[in-house]
Amino acid sequence: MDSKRQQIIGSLSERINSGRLKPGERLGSESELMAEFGVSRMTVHHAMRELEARGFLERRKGSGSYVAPARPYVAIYPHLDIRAEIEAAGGVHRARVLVQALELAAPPLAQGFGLGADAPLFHAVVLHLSGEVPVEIEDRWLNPALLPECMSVDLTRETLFGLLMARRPFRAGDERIRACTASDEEAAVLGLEQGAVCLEITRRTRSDEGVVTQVRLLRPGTSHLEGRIAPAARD
Amino acid sequence: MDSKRQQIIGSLSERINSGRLKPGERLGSESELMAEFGVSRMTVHHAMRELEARGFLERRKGSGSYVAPARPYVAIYPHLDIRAEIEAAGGVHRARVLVQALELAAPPLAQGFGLGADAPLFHAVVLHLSGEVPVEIEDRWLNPALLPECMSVDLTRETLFGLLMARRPFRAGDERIRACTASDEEAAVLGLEQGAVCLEITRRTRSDEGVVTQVRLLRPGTSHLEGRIAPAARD
DNA sequence: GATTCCATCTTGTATATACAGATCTGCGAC
DNA sequence: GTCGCAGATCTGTATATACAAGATGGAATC
Repeated sequence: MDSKRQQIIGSLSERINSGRLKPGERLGSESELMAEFGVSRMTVHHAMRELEARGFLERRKGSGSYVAPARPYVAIYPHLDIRAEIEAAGGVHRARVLVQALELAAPPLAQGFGLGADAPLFHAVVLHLSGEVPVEIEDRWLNPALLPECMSVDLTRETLFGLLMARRPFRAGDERIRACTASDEEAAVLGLEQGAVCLEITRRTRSDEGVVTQVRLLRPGTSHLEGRIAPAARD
Repeated sequence: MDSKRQQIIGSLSERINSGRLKPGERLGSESELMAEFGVSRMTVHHAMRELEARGFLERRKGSGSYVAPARPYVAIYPHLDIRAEIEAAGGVHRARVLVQALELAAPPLAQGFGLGADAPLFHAVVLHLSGEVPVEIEDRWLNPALLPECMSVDLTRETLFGLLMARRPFRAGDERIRACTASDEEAAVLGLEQGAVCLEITRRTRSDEGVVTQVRLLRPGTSHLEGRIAPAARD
């Protein structure tokens, strides 16, 4: 037996999902619904608050409750640790460290990190393989303050992604996907023929203090990304 | 001046975000927090309920409230109407309809739509242009029951995406992105040279009754997708 | 020592009351 | 007709109370 609150939530959300209540339409007031469902106002109030939090309703003090406008759809792609991704596919993760250094970055890059032009950034280029098969080139810049042990980490045993996840000092970021052709050097590293088609993913993650890390992932065009589609969340 | 509830929410979420309270750790009971913040139990209760809904806490009846495990990050790509996308970039949307027909689809395709092998599917192939510049080939299959007017729609004036959004009869779906080379025919339509690099997006959206629509979008490799990164939502 | 049972602690639900604050409506003055 | 104000309506917040029901730990029992 559902609680009264759950019954109200179920009843109202069903009316919205079925289209009987349309976006923008006004629901009855808490007092009216209180009479309709035979419960106290606070019970209606809590039910509607929850529906508001879930994105079904918009409530305006002094005015009433309205069905929220339909939300656009989005595609959601999980950020997986390349190590876990390879192991989930039945492979064995291996890595070759091509670069692991503290470098003075070009001014625009350093600026994004909120650091002076003379502050070194941590730079790593790692080739990830499933067994002997190249899967991805990871080219990452990182604020060394966030990962003090960055120069002593054995990147063949731990991924920077995994280490950063454990710290998770960022709130938001942006990502960009495009198709491109590998440079000769990249093709050689990935074991592809010259000019092969690749998928390039560029991520930049930010905290309140500035950019945390910036990474360019290059995968052979034969690989693909899989995501799911869902209505956009609120906020 | 924030409400007491907001103060409690802010205080507790700050402790979690800063790492002073770690995932799995138990918070004080409602009674303890009630004393700490100098408010009634119900005020604490409502604040913690909201933190639970937002994914900060897990609450267990009879046991207590615990900091929720850290959520993985995801990249979120909005589904935009190609028309709006082109106009937002300052272009003028134009479309060339290459196919607009009811066709008997191959069995695996028809099966996915929950229709018999002898039931026709609506098939459309539309080239979208910004002015004179090809932007995207849209190759879509659609259950005609969901868009009865599909054969009479002027696809140069309306997009199938827009029409489906107005109906929005689906709850979920999946999407796949990969890099590929255009076929000779596709390259000709998109005005690219043979074997040009392209970005291919395949979407399949489902309702309770089965597949609603399936679409393959092909864009020149020079274009890219832009998304944002955020912690995964609950559910 | 292992098990059972109970007292206690914890969160969940429902209700009533009181007041605050935003919004809306209609009436009256001009 | 227009403007402004007063009152009614509606949601927001805070509190107190009461009881339900899951979880836990320790004492009593076997």
